[in-house]
Amino acid sequence: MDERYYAEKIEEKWQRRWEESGAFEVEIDPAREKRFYCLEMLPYPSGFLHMGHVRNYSIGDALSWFKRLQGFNVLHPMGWDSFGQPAEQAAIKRGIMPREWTEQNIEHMRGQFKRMGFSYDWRRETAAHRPDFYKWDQWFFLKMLERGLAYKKVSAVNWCPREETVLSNEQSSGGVCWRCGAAVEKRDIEQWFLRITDYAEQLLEDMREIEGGWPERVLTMQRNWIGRSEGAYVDFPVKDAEDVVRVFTTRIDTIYGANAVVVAPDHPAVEQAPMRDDVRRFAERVRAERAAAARMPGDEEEKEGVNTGLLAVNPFSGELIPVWAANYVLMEYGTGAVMSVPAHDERDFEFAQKYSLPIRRVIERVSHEQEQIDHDPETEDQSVAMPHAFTDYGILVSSADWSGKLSADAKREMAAFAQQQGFGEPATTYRLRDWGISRQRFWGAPIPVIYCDACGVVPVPESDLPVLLPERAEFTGTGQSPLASVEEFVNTTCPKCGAAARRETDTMDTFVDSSWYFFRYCDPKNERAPFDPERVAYWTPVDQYVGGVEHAVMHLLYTRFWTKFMRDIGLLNFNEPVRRLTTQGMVVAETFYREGEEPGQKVYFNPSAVEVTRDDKGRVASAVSTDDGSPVLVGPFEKMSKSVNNGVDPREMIEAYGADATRLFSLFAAPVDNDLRWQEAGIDGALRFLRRVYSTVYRWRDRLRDTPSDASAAGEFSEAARRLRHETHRTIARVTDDFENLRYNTAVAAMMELSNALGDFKTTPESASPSDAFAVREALEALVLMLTPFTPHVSEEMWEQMGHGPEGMLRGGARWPSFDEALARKEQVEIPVQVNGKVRGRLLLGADAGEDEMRSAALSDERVRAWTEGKEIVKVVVVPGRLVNVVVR
RNA sequence: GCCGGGGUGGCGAAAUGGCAGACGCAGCGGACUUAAAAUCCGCUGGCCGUAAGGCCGUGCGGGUUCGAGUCCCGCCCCCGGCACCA
Repeated sequence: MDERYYAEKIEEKWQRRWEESGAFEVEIDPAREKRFYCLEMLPYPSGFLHMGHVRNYSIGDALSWFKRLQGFNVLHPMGWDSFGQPAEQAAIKRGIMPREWTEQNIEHMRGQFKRMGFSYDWRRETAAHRPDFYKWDQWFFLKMLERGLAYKKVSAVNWCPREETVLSNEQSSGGVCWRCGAAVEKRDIEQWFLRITDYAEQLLEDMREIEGGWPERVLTMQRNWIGRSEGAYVDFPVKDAEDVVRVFTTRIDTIYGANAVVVAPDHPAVEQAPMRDDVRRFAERVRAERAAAARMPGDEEEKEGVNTGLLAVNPFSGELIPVWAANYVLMEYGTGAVMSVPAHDERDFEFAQKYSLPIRRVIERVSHEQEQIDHDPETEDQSVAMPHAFTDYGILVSSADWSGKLSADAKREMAAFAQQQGFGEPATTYRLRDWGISRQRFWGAPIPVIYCDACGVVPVPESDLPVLLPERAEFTGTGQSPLASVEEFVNTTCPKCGAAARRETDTMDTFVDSSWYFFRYCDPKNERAPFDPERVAYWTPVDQYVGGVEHAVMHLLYTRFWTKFMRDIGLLNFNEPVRRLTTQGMVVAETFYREGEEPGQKVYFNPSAVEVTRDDKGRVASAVSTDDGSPVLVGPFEKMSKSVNNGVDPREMIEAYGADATRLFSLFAAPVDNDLRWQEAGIDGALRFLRRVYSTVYRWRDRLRDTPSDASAAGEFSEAARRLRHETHRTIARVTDDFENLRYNTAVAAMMELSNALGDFKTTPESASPSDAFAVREALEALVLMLTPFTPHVSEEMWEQMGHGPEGMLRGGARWPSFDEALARKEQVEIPVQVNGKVRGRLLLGADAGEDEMRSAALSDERVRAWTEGKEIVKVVVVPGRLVNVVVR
């Protein structure tokens, strides 16, 4: 053991040993009941590890070590989300084939993962782009096709003009591409969809099972995204036509106030309308304006509409009302038609005002005392009396026999009535759309169907899977998918009739791969099925999943859907794939820039190319380029990224500080779910701490080897030794609890406190009594073991130096330290004494002192008498072990 | 607008209703050193005070309680999601 802490040397040594001994390789072990599946979201193999990865995987790795040391059989795998755009971009720019580029990147990144010392069972590695994996994407697709869950239709899809491909609703949220940020266009394209909407209700319902285990904000996002809305359909017959216009409403109780039916400009009912030409021109204009404006989210168009000339019959009242087409009704939601009730809906109110349509109030506030009736119920048009819509629930008025009922009751009863009369029904709608998975790209799993002139759409037989991607294609970056121009791929024969046929050339969204990859880790080599259900039953559901919050809706919704589907085809027997989810915050760093030539343009500097001096408040005093000494401006903290050039290369950190210190800092600097501000100075502190522990072990190692491991053999403990032992056991209790709850920052803080306590224990190895040496040994062993999940290399090294074998902690049977409840409690405690809730002083008492003992100790203390200044004592509040509060008048 | 999460020193952050600011960063002072680095020791919320000590302090205003950063009510602000969703 070197006196100095050489991170690189230690890390290299233990990485080699782990590799040689297969330290993290696991198998199903029925004898061990306790198993744990620790999973982190798999990376896209861009080729380079960034700080976000380091943080994400350090969080998961720490938990996997913790559970291993606790004796769990821990599955901790890693793989590659290796299909997707960048590989094709590389092909276009540099002429390298996607497969080659991807494999090189994986090779390189795996090396970086190993250099970080992450404890994966690499034998289980999977990669989406390998045929033995994507074969099962295709297999799942066929299963969905069989069950009618996959279907093809022409629809207006979200199209990213920059990447020339379709995006799903989830991927174009906010009107921009999730990957490149380009404004999304609408295009009519025929594509494949998966019926995730069939599972909308379950996706909501099953959230109960994971509540508490998943962050509230993720569940909220999913709830918002699914957007369940309960109400009713009502059919409005169109006068002089066979047709009805079906509307969806959540407020059927307001139907007597309907002044019109309003449909989307592209609603089919418009076809027969007398004024259809007007409506078509209007629809055209709306479409053009929307395309031109590239609407930002939150922007509302001014409400506009045209009368279609149709008349509809209110099925409840028999009243004839006009049918309008308006831009504020969306074809994509509900039925594309609404009943307009201006008195009780803000939007209808606005519309009615603009076009002077009648406004009729049919709901009153229940408590009349609070509000005077502000209109004359006899007149029809009360728009003057209503400054805005009344949208609350209330009591029905002017609603024939329904008058006098409460909104909540009326909603239920009127929907039931409509159903009974055959002109409607109770209904629930969702905002969630089916998942469009077709991508006009090369680098994805080919959708396994064949188009035959005679037989139509023919699924590829299971026995022909996988449909392999061709090795080569032309990547021009323009026109259609590169796959479509590979003749050998496209041209095939029909599996049904044998005639010449063409393959589907669209590939699947890469989110298909990530929907089920973690089940494959359980049985990665299976050639006959995506996985063996029994193996999956042993390992899954995932106990802990760690990843970025940016996947709250996309990946995490899709994988929940996929899990339910796998359950329905008998592969699984549970509803939810992940018991506990943690979404870690981003790694952010200061930005540095100089104003560029163009106004508003900025030239960003990497932090490593900027020399910063700070004032005594830590603010930046000056920043200059290390290149030429020219001044540089300081921008806000932003997520580390290429676009603002504020990324810190983990390799530089590993070189300068070692993997252990880098990992330790990334876990200590902030709670896992907060953003982490990367500051070089912080990592110094982590390294200092490690060096202190290391040098303590170094100084004590010879002495510790011949120190008994049994407390009873150590003899009488000094006061200082007793204090140290208390600190040790208290720390174990705290750290164990912190690990269970992924509070790594406080776990590290607690260990630093123990290390400080060791520093305060002044005994030297030479002069230490057997009992002193025992107390040090106990503290150091606990410290080293508890540090292992954060700093595995140096911990292993210290463990070995403390007299354990070279086989490493796991092989050597090292276990997470346990604590003694009694030792964790102090023998004597300082009890704060309050007078009227304000702390005046402290009382030294036995930790086990009871309520009466504490009270009498306080009252007999003469200082207390002085503090109360002879005032009358009203009562004495005593919290055993915590405080005494003397209440005086 | 609706839903969710927050607001504590110069900074990152701690605090089962019970000593606010643990731990760390930055800063200041000291030891060691020819010197620097490294290391070690001490100080470090604000105000008053030489000191002992005192007063104030967890976004704002109320409340509950012997006692509130924490619980309740009403606001303000920030972050995230959804949003002409009928």
